[in-house]
Amino acid sequence: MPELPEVETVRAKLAPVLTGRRFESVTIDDPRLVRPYEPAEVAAELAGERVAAVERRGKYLIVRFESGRVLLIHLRMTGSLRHANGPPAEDPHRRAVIKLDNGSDVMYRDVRRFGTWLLLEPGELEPYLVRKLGDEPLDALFTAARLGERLAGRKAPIKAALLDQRTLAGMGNIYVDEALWRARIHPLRPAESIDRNELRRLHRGIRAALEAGIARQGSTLRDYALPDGASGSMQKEFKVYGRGGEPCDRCGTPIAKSRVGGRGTWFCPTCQPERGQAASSSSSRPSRSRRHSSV
DNA sequence: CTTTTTCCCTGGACGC
DNA sequence: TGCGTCCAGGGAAAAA
Repeated sequence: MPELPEVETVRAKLAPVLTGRRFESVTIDDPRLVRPYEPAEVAAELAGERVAAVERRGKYLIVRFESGRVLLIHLRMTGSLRHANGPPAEDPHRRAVIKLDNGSDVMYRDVRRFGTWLLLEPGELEPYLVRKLGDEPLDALFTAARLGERLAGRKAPIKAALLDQRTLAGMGNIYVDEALWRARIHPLRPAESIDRNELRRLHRGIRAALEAGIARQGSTLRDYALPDGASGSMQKEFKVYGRGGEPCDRCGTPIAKSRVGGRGTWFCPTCQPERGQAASSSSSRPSRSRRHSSV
């Protein structure tokens, strides 16, 4: 399931392939991809456009054309883009194909058909993204204090708040669980109850989890693949996601599995205590000493 | 405004 | 072997 690290990896691999190239022709096989627009019309509009840049914002892939138009791609759960020089392999899950002016093709495949392509006119992109997305977590202006502002007054579980793209852009179910483990924060903690020290840990945990994911070129569980077909390897580094019953890397306690906000949620019951309930609001004493005792 | 719920969509895992 | 059921989950939209 492509989250920020996966989309960033795709962007990095696709940028040199697409930049400067012209879309010779586009075929859209699945009408759902561009709904509510007509597939044939969108395909015709895309034909002839030349790529100026390939960028990313949150989980969106942004293909900027020299005309000022933008193709905004969201891979959702199972979308992927594949670049090939030969004739594209037959694939029952192919949803669209872009023929480039150098003879190569970019195929879009998507098993579950949740992904979307949206063609935007010049000037439409920025307001669209502002409406939907919060801070870019790896951007310099995303700080622990800024995170605190976004969480203030929110009673929802911290996990739900982090999954909300308007809080922070790009976190999904995997990296939220990983970040909360790194920050040693229970996924059900009310977002507004996260104190200063915890905010610092969470800020670092978010960045560390995402950066690890990018360094490993994302996590391949089933459908995600790089544009050349290679797999990411972040799934080998998961601390909690999908590891129910396995020992926590920090303390050895079996990882617990629950459901938060309708999502499968994994955490370490020892490292990520629920605490902080009604009683002791335990002011932010710098409990700097007495960290964890490894294993 | 915030939060919760439902729905979309397919295929793999599992029970019988 | 085959069928039914559950699960995976990002985000839009509607409900609360």
